[in-house]
Amino acid sequence: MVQRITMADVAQKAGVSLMTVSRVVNDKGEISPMTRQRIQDVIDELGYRPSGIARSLAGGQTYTLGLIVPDIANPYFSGIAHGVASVTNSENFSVFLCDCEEDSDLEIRMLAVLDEKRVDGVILAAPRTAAEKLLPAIRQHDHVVLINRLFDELDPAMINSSVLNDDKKGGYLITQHFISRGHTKIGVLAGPKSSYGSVRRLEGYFQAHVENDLEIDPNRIHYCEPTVAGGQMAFSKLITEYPEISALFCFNDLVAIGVIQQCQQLAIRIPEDLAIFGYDDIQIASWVTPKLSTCQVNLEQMGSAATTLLINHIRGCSEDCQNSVIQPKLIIRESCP
Amino acid sequence: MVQRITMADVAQKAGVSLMTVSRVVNDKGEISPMTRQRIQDVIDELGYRPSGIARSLAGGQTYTLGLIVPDIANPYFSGIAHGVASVTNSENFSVFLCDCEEDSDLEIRMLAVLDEKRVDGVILAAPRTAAEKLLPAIRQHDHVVLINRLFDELDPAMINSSVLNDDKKGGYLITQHFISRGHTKIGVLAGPKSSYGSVRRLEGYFQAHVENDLEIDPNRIHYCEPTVAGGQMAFSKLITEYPEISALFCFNDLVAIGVIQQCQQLAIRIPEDLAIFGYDDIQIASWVTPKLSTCQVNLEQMGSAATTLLINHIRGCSEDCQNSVIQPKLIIRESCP
DNA sequence: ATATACTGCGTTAGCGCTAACGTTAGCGCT
DNA sequence: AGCGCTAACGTTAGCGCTAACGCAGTATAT
Repeated sequence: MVQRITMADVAQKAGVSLMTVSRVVNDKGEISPMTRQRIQDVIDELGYRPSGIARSLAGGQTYTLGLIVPDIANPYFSGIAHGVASVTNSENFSVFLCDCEEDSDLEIRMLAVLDEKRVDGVILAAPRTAAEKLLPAIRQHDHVVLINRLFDELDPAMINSSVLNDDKKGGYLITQHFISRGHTKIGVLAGPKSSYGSVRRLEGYFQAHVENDLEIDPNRIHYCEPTVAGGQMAFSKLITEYPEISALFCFNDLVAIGVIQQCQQLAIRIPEDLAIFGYDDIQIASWVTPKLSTCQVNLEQMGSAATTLLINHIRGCSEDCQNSVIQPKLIIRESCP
Repeated sequence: MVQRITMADVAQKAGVSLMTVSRVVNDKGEISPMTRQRIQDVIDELGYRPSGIARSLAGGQTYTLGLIVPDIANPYFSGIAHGVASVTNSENFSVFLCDCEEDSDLEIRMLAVLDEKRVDGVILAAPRTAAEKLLPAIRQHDHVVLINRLFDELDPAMINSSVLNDDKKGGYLITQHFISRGHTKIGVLAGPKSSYGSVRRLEGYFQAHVENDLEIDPNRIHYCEPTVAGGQMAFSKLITEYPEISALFCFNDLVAIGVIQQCQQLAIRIPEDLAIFGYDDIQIASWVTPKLSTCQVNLEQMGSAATTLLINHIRGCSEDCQNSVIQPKLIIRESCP
């Protein structure tokens, strides 16, 4: 800009007071149609655009949310981000994207940055940080919605809501499906140990074992990075130590894809030698060969649900501020028919 | 927050003036070590966090960028976004994510919103909007870097830089590779007609034909949505009308994956019946079967290069403000060895 | 005719911070 | 003593906007 047009410029040129211009800009309060038109003309002529910064300072609201994700290049989180955007676009909110590059310290720093930016609320997707470090940082904010992590149990007084996939049920359904197909030795690549989703899915895995009187061998459970490379590495180790497993429950689709890659190299047939389940149903799951059986997690829906919840929080509609649990659904494809 | 701590609160409690606190916070100007320590103690005790909003209003800089993408769920753009974040994280800039949901009008509106937010600069990734609508909207901003679109030819006076993949060369290399493998009837699924990259890749395609004295049949070129579904649909049409093609150049990897899906249904063998090339080398390209031959576009690098360029612009280092052309590189995999 | 209500607009006082300049004490120097 | 100089602060005036109240003028009720 050569020189920013201010509201005062518009007011002077239109021969009215500042506040009258403000009323036109915000469509608020009583103005005669004639005055409004005259001011609108001046605004258009001068190309005036109000300063969101000044507005935020004076009004105490920024109409801005923060979205914190471990890695935006991960299709899981870009799917969520897309869902967030669909709501913010129609509700006229803006979004700060904070990509923590899988660095837990960055999560904490991002919460501080967003506080400085005075965002109205924060969506925290699958934070990796331990509760005792995360909670104080969260408390700096008025409104926080968590995706795939729940803190109610730790601090019932918190007003934060969560959007969760029912991971326990997902883990249960997958394990039951394996068992119904005759599998009894079911390995697990369980993702990061600090992942809340991982813990919950294992709970479902255990429950299915107990209900079917199957023995649980903790050695069949390996933790890994939630990536293709992580899946490859962990699988190599697991299959060497426990070649007797006939089915494998993977933390997410990326891990499962890593396993598929590795199986191709090791000439392990899927699903004949090894049945595989992923988790999340990211788009890629239906593009790989064999097509991946998985547990559907509607990412966009999670993103949009979280955003709707958060904006309701901000607007003070506490009735609509429940935790939102999204039901998982098995998607049966070729890797485990 | 119950009640925000302001700089004045800190100043009062420490028994100094406002500006002295400001000097400590910004580490600027002369302060005695003793006073600094005393103020710092009060800041820590009160948990004071400066208001970025007020700072921006007074200082005229927001340390914030806007990133406009057609669709963040598209791995192409989430890859770029990740590259952007790697730079902004270390340079202490924040990023507004604007997902236009493939809607060209939203691109224009986002530019206006970012102007209201008074961002210091904008990264505009592969905008779909026509030049005559886009240029006026861009001009509202001081600093804009384009990814995969060039406006120099339209308006040489513009100070904006661009980060581009050398699409013409990419199209040329792929076509040459096809020709060297004996293909003469090479189909194209060219992506959206409004895409700058599409135009440039076709130029390379034509050049290779001319250099090899091959006839160009414009009917072999079909346009399509840059998605898996778009690839599926367009391929069905193309292969019906021109079953004689033995090689297919796809606008991007997603389109190519759509083609692979369709080939599986139609029992067309890859690469025996049809050799396929994608473009972009998104991660998925190496996970599908057959593994996809493609043209590498380092997305992260494009994102980080654009961001570095933009921040240099903002800081006024015009020497480093050249257009940046990233060289494409063929990745030969199974779909066209 | 007077009280009451509204419409339509102006005035004032900030929001929390910084740029720019002003002030003071203490020092060395002639 | 009187001068200039500097380190270490303080003061003032905004940045561009909105909330809250104020105050005419016209319309309606009693």
